[in-house]
Amino acid sequence: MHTDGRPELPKTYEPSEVEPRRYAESLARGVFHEDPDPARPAFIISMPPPNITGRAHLGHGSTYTPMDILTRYHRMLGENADWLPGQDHAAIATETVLVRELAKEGLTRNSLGREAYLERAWQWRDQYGDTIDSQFQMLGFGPDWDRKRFTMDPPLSAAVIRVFVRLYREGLIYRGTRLVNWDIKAQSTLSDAEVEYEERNAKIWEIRYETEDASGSIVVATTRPETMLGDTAIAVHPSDARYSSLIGKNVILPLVNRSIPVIADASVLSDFGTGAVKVTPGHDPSDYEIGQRHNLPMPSVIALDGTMSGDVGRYEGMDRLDARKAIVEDLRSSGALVSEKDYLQKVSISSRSGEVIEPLLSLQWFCKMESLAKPAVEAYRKGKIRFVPERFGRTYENGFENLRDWNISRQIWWGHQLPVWYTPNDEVVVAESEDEALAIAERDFKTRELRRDPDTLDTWFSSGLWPFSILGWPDETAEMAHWYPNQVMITGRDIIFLWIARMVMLGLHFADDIPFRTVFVAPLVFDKHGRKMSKSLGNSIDPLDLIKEYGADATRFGIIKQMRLESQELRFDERACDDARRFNTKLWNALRFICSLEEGLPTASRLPKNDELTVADKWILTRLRETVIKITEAFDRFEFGTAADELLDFGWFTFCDWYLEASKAPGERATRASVLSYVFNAFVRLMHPIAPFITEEIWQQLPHDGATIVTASWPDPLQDLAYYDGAGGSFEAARTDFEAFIVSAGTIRNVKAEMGMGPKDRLTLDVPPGLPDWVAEQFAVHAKAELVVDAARVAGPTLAEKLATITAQAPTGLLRERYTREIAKLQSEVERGEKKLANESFIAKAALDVVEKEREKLAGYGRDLARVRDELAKLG
RNA sequence: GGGCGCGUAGCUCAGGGGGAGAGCGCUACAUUGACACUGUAGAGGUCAUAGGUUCGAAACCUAUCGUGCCCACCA
Repeated sequence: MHTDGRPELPKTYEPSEVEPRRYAESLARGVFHEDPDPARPAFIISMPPPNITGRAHLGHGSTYTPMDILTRYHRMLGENADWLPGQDHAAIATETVLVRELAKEGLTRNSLGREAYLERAWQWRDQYGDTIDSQFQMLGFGPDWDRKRFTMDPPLSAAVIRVFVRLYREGLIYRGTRLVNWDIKAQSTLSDAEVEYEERNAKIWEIRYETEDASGSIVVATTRPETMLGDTAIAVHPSDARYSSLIGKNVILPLVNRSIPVIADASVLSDFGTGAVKVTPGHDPSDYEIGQRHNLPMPSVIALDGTMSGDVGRYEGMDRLDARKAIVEDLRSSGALVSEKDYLQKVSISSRSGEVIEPLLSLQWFCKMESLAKPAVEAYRKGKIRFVPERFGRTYENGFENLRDWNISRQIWWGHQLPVWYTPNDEVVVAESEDEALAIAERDFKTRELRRDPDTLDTWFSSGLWPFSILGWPDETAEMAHWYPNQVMITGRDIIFLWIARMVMLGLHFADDIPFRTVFVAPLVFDKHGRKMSKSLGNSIDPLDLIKEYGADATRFGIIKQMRLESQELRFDERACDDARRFNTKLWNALRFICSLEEGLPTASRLPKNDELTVADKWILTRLRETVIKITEAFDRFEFGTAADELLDFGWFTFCDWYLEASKAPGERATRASVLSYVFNAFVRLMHPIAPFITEEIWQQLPHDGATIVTASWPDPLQDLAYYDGAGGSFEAARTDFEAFIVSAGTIRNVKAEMGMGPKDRLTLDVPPGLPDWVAEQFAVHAKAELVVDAARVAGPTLAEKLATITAQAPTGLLRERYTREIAKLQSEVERGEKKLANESFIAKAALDVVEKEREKLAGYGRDLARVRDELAKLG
């Protein structure tokens, strides 16, 4: 092998050796870091901050890889491109982990005390919190690590406090007793958005309530009989004739013998169940609203720990589920139980702990949504924010309907403590600091005795500020000036409302603009059979395992290749990663071949003059130009899967299988190495955003400009590839010829095979006269059999006709068989075309060019058919 | 109850008003100027079903079936 003074390249590409080395090199070069540069267009993506408890999973592949791709791509375009990383303190998720850790040592939150607990929490964060970052680095992600932010960094915490105080002073944050979602396991409230629904097999019971005057009764259905202890009414629809006589009367609550009224409320559905509903305002969201409308008492009967409490008689202290059983039995023996049936119930579940949510009344802090929501919806409707795919805009919009005020206080310690203090008289002081709180307390309430609210803020409160808090807001930084709004935000569809909407609302309110222009909604990842990936199903895939098996480049490529714009799920098939690995091997070997050319590689990446280009050169350059345009468009449109398809198609089939093979032809090839390395150099730049490592490794071996492919320029089809337009028309012809050749060459090989010619059979035929030199060369190289018998399938006129004149030394039986088969095929094509053209309405109504195309097709098939018949006749 | 996605080759999926495509798998053959394999070819499909629009539908419309997801206060 000719090495031209270079070290010989290893035979196999070794990702595990290359990837860490190249990543470290990129870090050392500082290529991921940018400062705001108003002279260049900004391209900024804020990384959705992973939880500090997080581990990389395949979902990160589908959402984070596109961010890395886009940042790398826009950097190569010369833009002021930066990807801003960070981490989320993940309030409840982290607290859950911490409490579990403490329990192992026999400790609890309370036994430790707040201060010591938080110290432990920070220790844990410092020790384990960066795991996901190192995993991201293994995946080749190149965010601007120098700008990494954490939601609880002092400046970001200050932003959180600033926002809270401002919203409070604007009257948008208030404290009040409302029905909230209580997570018994996490011992905290949750926002509506953190509640999920699950269908479960349950029971539904019907209970009879007798009227006070013993004149009648009413039957209600319930899935939660224990809540009857908190009933304060029975509601029926106002126009329900069955119950009109009962409205206004009182009924007796069984077991506790309390008297409650029958009321009329339009929210009750007459056609569901018995048409009468028990009203428990203290423990059910819809009942709560009825209670408010009718000024009903709202007793609480379930405590924060899930046990029965309050005016609940003998059920006091029982867990709510035990109480349910006891109450059903008591109702049964008292005769009040009418029925018990199986029922498929939609249960509300905590997305944090998986525990069944208990709605209950609690004094909490809330954020009013209405005035924040309005501009956020408007920004979308006016087209200031664009969703890709578009339909997710409706998901966003729909989220704003039926929006209740946002419960923002959490009863946990890990997070941003509310900047709220109370005086001994329970007067509320909200301030940015303790000093300010004291001053206010002294001024307004004549006291310096304050206790701080122990609660912390919902984790989404701080992540809602993310796109501007990481840019230094509320300070007027250069970053805010040039990098806000961001260009793109990428997430999964599951948090469009939970997170995207909050960033838009808070961004508009505090940073005076939308936080980002485009939201790309990446598909969620499922296994290849469409099931959710989960440990219990045993079908979850760890991206680190994929990296071990295929390398990070192939892992990324494999994931990306399966992304389709309109699809909302990605059924992950590992075979795609294996394909990508083989692709990398192929490219690596193409490099080895190019580096081994006897003429050596040129010193600079330049193309020869047009008149020095061969037909094959011109062909590959036109194909390269098309590929540049296609991939550029694909990235601009978030069509990552298409980009991967195009890369594979060009890199493997066009470049390796045909161009590189053709370049093996003997003869004068002075410009060969220049074109090969030039095209390959441009190609690896196109592929770099998806596969950063191998492309760097290859690029470094080829003639190139600059220090690293990471900052190399994106191929420009108008400038770098301008040869195309200046070639006086010869390029198109070259292309047609070469493509015809491709079809023929394949056929040659196959026919030779069918003739039973072994490797040692070297039939030498004269190269037919009249062929262009380059085609003649190809015969020698490719066919080796130098036998061309079947050009009939080639529709192109120039080459095909010439090939068809070549006669073969082949067993006539085989040829006859093949020709006959070919004739049958062509005949059916001809018949189809004739039938079509004989159709008067087709001629009359179809577009002119369609008809013309059909005529040409028919003519072509007719010619081919005649030719093959002719050949067949010659065989006698 | 509303909304959305998806049903195309054995598998995973592209495509998209006018000749059914890719990769993997399978079969045949070839294979020392790169390729722990590669290449060329072949077999394999009533494009879920039923209607409709159209000169023409796998594609557009409607309905149905299957499947997955999101939203909603049906106790």
